[in-house]
Amino acid sequence: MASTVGTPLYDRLRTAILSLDYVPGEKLTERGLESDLDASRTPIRTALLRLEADGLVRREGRGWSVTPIDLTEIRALSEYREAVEAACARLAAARASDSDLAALADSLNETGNADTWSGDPTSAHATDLAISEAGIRAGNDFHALLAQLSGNPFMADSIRGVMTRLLRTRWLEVRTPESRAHAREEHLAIVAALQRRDADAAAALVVAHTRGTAERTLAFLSDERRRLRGRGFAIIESEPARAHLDAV
Amino acid sequence: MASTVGTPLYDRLRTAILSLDYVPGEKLTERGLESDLDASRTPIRTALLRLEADGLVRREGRGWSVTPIDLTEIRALSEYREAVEAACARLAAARASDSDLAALADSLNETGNADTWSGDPTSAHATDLAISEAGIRAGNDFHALLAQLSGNPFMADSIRGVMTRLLRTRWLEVRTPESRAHAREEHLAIVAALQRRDADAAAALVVAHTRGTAERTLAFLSDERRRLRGRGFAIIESEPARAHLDAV
DNA sequence: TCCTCGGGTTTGGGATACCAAAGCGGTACG
DNA sequence: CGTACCGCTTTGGTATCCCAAACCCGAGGA
Repeated sequence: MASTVGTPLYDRLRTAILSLDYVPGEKLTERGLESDLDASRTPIRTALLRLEADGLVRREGRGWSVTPIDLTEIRALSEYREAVEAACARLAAARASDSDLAALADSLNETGNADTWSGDPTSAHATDLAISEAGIRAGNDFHALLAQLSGNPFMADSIRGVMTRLLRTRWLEVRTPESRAHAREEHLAIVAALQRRDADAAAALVVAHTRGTAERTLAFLSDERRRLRGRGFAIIESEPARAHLDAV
Repeated sequence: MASTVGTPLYDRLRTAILSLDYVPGEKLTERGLESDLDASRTPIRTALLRLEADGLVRREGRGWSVTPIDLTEIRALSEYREAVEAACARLAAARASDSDLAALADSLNETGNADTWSGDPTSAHATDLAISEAGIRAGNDFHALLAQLSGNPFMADSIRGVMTRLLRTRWLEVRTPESRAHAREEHLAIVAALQRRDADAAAALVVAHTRGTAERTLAFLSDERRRLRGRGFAIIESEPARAHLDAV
């Protein structure tokens, strides 16, 4: 489970954005949210400020908008994540206790059973959604936990931030049982390397996993861009940041 | 120069904290700041929220306080920075244009002359302060620029954040001309490696520089801890984060 | 002397009123 | 028919006001 405790309002708005109730690119007005969320502007404003720091919301001229899905941003995030998460893996290999690693492995076993679960046949769609959500959360939690095992709070925080920014794209992707199984295999391999205390292998596996995930996500989004746009999602590809000298 | 443009209030408060006008550990009240800064509580609150995200201010029970200097945090920051900045160096070696690197080198030459500058003899102390500040800013800017040359905005942001959190300790350190020259040498070596497009060397130099700086800073703070505490600075050493399973 | 309990004061959180400016639409003129 | 201008409406920014709870301090009792 995620950390939960911000203000209730922050959590509600955050969840709404992450679950795509507010569409990427959608414009928000403080006064609109006031009635949507049935709260006063003051707490809404603080929630927006925090969400801005999370990268889920941004200022658009005057006013606010839900951060659009940006292919360029996803590339940069993956690159960033690759560096940090590899370092996390190395540190975790050196620092995590055996019991921590066992717990990490266990968490994978739990979620691994979701697909073989015989759900309520009356609501196949709802079940699919539930499994999707469980899979998404499992992936998220795995990486957050791994980062935590680095013992470095800054690394853990930055991974949490990256995962947050990436989370919405997971909802868009079709998550087949095969892809879930694949992700789980890679996660298990990472844990195994950590348990062998093989830092190099763990780092390499993390990098491979990260890179593969990013590639699949980007490929999917490029393919489905048109369709998703039709559903109202702003999917953009901003100008890649060039190294420039002016204005540090 | 730093980015400058938040709200004027945010900038003022941020500067005041970074230049130790508000002492590490000091308690802040919104209503106190209201009169200090001659502004209303609303903008003060938004400034505090942003500063909280910057790690310069934290909630203390109810209420706010200036983040104390925490040796454990400095260690974690350095470890984090080492990973990110090494990655930045590799990327910069691959991506930065020759002219960008030349500009980076130039910025070092400019500031290198500060120590040989014949200042106004009437105010030696003010001159020392000015040189210190110039040196601090130079170091800060160098690393920020380097990170920027990675072409990855997330890396650049995280380095900016790390440098911000570390900035106050620089003010506490005695910066001798020798130490400034030493830092400059290492910066020059990094640029040289980048210009040779030698990613491995650049990364290694960055790591060495980062590690050395951290060690010197920590050694200094440990030594002077008592004295600095006497001046009212909260210098603490919090419990290192242990990898724990509960509450991701 | 130390601890406990209580009440007054301080403080952050939330709600609301006001303001200036940006955005939008309609109208009138070319 | 197109365009430019003007005024109204919307919206974020700011200033206060109110409230509940946390905090502080002192008095009283063990």
